[in-house]
Amino acid sequence: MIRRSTAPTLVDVAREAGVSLKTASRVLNNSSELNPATEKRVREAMARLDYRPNELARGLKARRSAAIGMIVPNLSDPFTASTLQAVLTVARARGYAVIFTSSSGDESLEKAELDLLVRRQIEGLIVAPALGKKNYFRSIVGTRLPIVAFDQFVSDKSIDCVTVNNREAARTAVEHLLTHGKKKILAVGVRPDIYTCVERVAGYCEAMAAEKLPERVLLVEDEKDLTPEAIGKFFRKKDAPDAIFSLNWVASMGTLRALRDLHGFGSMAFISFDDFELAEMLSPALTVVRQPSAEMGRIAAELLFERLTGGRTVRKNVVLSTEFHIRQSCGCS
Amino acid sequence: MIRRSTAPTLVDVAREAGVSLKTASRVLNNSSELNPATEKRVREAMARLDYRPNELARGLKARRSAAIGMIVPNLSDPFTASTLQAVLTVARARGYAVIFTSSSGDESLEKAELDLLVRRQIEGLIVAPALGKKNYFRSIVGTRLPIVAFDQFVSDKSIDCVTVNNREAARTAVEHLLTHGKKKILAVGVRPDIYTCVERVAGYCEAMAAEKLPERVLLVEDEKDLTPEAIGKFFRKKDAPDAIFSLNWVASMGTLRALRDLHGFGSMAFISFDDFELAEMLSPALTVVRQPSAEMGRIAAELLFERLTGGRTVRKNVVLSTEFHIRQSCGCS
DNA sequence: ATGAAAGCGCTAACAT
DNA sequence: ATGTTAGCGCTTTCAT
Repeated sequence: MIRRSTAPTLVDVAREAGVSLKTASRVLNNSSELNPATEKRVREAMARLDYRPNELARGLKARRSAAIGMIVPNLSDPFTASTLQAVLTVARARGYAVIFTSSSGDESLEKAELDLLVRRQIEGLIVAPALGKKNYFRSIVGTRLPIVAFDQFVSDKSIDCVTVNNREAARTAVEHLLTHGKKKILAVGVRPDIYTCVERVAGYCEAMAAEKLPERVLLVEDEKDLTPEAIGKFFRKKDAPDAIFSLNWVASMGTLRALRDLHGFGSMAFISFDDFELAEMLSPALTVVRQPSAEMGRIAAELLFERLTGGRTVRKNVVLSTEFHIRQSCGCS
Repeated sequence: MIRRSTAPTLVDVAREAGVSLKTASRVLNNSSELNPATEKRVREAMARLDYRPNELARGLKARRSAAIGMIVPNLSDPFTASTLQAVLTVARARGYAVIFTSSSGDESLEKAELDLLVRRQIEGLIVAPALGKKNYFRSIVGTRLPIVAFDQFVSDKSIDCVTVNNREAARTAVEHLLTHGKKKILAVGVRPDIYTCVERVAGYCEAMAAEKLPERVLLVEDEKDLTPEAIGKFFRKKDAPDAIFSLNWVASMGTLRALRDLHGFGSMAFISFDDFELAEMLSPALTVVRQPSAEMGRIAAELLFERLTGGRTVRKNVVLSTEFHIRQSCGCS
């Protein structure tokens, strides 16, 4: 048997099976109008040649890349990893590949990645937007590409959204601190512009305002600005906070690290928006607002495929509920 | 202007610019032999039409998909996320997309994913193999596809490898526990068959054997088998362990959770293979073996591109060093 | 139920 | 420096 330098094509399969190209193609696409005997011959030929269809060629002709794109701002966040895993699972079940990229929260990078994904003929996009300010997706991808945004609500009526009840959950968490008699609650967040941060701050403010308490907010542009100095500044005043509400995982990590350096964790009430492995192992065990991250990923993917299969044209805006996990750091024994 | 139902092609660009298709193609590929004025006209036409090259078509003709595949067994592990991020960064710089999938540590899933990636004409593969037993990659992907394995060494001489000094690092960690006078050290691991687990257990055994101490090993097939009962069994014997060496992040999480339920953490020496956020926040702060995960991802990607650009044909086997981070849980104050 | 021919959007000889 | 022609591997009319 002659070793070909290039992989076998459908033409090779057809020749091997003694049928026409079209018939081989029909087998590949599981066409119904086929003589079972013919089909068997073709399948045997495929197996014999170890034939793999070239998805690029299929996609080119059929205008169907069988790929979706996914863009997230921050991969280190366990929330993101969980979401991605869920998306992969749904996509696999549908026979779709996921072209995955990270924007690092950088708008220009996000735009560049978006452009590349479009060139690669993705059929749909799942995105956790890098910025909350305004939405430029449609100007880059055109009007035809189905898009699902998660984590962040976008106002564009052509984009499905999967978010959680950020504001309400934040308010509930802060109210819980208030019931423990805390009055000087500091909210700590990263990237003040993004949707989730804005919403959670709003929830915090609502709770504080209801008790006519002054707001204390520390919002930094970048994770690395969440230094012990930045946090410590609040504690060197004589009117130091008696509780901290951190607005996401990144903020929690930074704040906890800073508190450790300041020897302040353990002596202060703390609630984290976002749960994570070992939150319960800290002393005291961390009280958290948990987002259903896998659920968000699954639903985002399913919304996308609803559109891809043409089943739906009206926008869906799914808002999931968080769970408030009371452990000890809020002040509960 | 008439709204076309389909996206503009290079033919449209050529017509708009009043040049031939080939000239437009030359502009797209930054060919050198071009009249600057012509090039300008073409670029303007591209901009006017908002033209995006179809990468599927380019790849079909040029036999160059500009995509690599990446398969990992476990996405929730922060080690993996860090590696993926590094790979994405390198790939982006080269203009390559990453088609990412997770095998969930399942060999048959891994095979299926591999097959799909080949059909999508990936030009290279980065993989953290699901199993250590034997290597079947070449039988699925053929001999031509460059492959880099990371985390796990594979013997196939055509596959580059990026690993760490697992055995030595494990031995060093256990020796450190021994210097603290610990003699009844329990090694805890998940998935006994995989390469890293085997190597780390070997390092543990070397250190114990050097002191003529008996080995105590708890290896479970699945993460969920790392229950408080499974761990507790060792502590209900009268000859209970005085230290624990957990063999990776997953094992650390499971073991720490179990110890908390048993009220055993804090009273026992502990070293984790794999560092993670907040390891230093536990009480006592966790002593760990840290893998250079981002570095591993970066190097894996670079090795792959070395082969893709044709620069290298001999196999490289890169073994990176871990860092032993002594905090408190090992027994050091 | 099967086949012949055209062409998806692009690149690559081989012109000129 | 630019154009003509063919064809990547597949699907899709339109025949038969």
